Amino acid sequence: MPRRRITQTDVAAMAGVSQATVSFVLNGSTPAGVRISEETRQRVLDAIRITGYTANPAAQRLAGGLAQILGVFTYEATFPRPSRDFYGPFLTGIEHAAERLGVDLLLFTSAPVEDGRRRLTREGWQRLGVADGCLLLGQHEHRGELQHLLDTNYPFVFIGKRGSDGGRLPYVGADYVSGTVRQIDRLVALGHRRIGYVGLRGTDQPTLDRVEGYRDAMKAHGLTTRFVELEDTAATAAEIVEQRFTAVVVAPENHPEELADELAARGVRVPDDVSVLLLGQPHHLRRGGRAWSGFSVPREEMGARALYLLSRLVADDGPRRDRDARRPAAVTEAELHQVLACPDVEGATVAPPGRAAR
Amino acid sequence: MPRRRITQTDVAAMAGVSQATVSFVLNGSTPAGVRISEETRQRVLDAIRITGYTANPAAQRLAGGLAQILGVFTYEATFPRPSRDFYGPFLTGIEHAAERLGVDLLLFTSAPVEDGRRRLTREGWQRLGVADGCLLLGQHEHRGELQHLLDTNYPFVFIGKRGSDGGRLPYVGADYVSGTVRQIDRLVALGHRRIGYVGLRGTDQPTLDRVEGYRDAMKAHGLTTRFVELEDTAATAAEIVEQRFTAVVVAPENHPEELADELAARGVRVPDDVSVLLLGQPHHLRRGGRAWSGFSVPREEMGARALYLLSRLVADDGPRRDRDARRPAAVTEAELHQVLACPDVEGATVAPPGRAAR
DNA sequence: GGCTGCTAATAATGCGCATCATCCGATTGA
DNA sequence: TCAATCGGATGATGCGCATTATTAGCAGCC
Repeated sequence: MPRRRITQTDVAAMAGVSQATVSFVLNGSTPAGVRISEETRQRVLDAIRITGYTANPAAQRLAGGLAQILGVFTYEATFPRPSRDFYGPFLTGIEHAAERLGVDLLLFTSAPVEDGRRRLTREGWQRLGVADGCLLLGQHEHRGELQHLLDTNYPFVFIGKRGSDGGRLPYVGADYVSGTVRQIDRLVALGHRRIGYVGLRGTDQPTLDRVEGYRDAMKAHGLTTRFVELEDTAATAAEIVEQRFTAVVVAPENHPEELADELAARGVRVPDDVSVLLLGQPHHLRRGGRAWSGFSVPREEMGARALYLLSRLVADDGPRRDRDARRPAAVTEAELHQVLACPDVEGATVAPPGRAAR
Repeated sequence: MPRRRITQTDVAAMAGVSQATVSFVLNGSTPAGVRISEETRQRVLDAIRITGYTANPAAQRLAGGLAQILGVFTYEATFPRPSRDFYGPFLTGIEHAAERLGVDLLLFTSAPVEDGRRRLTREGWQRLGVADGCLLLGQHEHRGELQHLLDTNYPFVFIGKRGSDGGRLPYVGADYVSGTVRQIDRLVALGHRRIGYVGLRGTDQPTLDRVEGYRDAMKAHGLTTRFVELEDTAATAAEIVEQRFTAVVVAPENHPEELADELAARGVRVPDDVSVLLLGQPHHLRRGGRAWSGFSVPREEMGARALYLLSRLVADDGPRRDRDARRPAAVTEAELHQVLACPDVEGATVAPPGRAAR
């Protein structure tokens, strides 16, 4: 058992070649017209196998190569709690993909946090360098920070659709629009007509997409759109009663459990009197919470797909690797902007309109 | 906005000094009798502030320094799901601590997985090198692998108490023993006498500690210990009925919800007929699951404390830093082996003995 | 025999940083 | 007055690797 790291030089000595030759063999080929005979190649490979050599990622990175390390930058601080249930699934998917890719993950927890959101400062940006590329995840909009990334040509992928500037930012998002459309269709098919949208106004992409889906679907069915955009849960419940909705679609960051409580307090039962469809998983879980109907955002899949994409980008424009044959095809435009379907969730909070509405 | 990384050389040029001087200023002092005048120091610091310089972790590491990166190695693959709920809280704590320490986290997801458990191979061990130190987490016992770590003097900390060989392995664990003792005390105080232990036999530390606590407490109260160690939940429920237990303490990896179902199927209600105390959080959550009484393992705190400890170890025996003044005190023996208290959980599955027992 | 053209490999260089050895000028000691 | 000492800082070196420039050997050809 060697105490010291095993280096390419060690391997080279064992194989009776130079360190450079080992490096060439490892990197699969010949940037500058260098050739290695098959025999030598084998000798080197054997030596590697015997010594159990593995590249030192730090050195690889320093020398301008790839370290098989991918970064994960989370805008919102993963704390306090509520968001943990939110990010968890993404990370699960990411981790899974990382495992399959044989890559390590670097979590940029060192970035400074200002009132709950991490900043990607110039300094932080320098630290990204250890990773071959980086996943960005979370709402956010610090224009300048992104510009920096684009300028430096550092490979990165957003998790979550990017509307503005989307053309230049690679992302893997969820299809909130058609997910929402389907919920409305579903309600209409059951006989609902007075369908409200419950959720705060916002300029974040998910909100924009949900509203768009709601608008489009209601219009397609010739129904009137009605929005309830109140901070207060009790007030929201009151408004729902007031408006005589038979069904509402609700943005998941609103506390659906509490909303149901407030409705119950007003003698309104879910789903008997009002159907409630959630546009995404509830952000705040509760013990004994109910099974919400609606759609779910495929967070794990998003995480995984994003990492795969990142990995491809890295391979593409990372250090100019072998121009030779079996190189994976370059990333296509379509791949750069993926939108994943949000599967419906059956749940138990949807039913045909109650008596009052008939 | 510079396209290229800003290096110490850039800073040096701006401050009118040599790169070495910059390095010295950054590392706080003088390994080899080198002194820097206060004036120069300030000039360098200013230049750093202006340029927004941040060290390249890869280079730091390669040159034998610290990169402010701490590794996390998880023995059990974080997948499939069940374990996700288990590791999640640890990671939450770790991440929180990392944030406070201003450190990045490296997840070693590249390690090969063999039937569900990650191996820490010689190759993998080499990859650890990018991080200044490493957290190990999960059951496991590959002696040789650990030996390697000890040999190389690489800083690491286990999450979870290590019994065997514990003297040499730094860890942060949970006090399962006294947690269990308290549960028995609690039951006895309520009037219970026939108290069973439900859980599979095992040689993992938590199991050993739970059993020890159970044994000690029962003995202290002059009661007879009775173990139910069956794989099958239905059989377990049957045995509980058969033995006429008025209360049981249950290891959390057993599916308590299903157990309750099976008991109900036999006309036994929890807690009316049988009190059930969980020795740790249930591993498998269920929607609408009940509030279990017992104790909880402070996983987040364990994660955080472990990272703090690791950070101290790194500072201690990491690259021989400044021997000068305000260096934090060396890690004490006591710190190397921490056992955290497991707070009681009130819950709703405990009550005085039912009619049958009186 | 000198030339080109080709294959197979090596030497040399630099990435950004920590550190060791060295150097220089100004005191101090004898 | 010259050596010894000390504060203050620089040059050189190497970490392990990727990559470029260069060399060595050899066949073919005028």
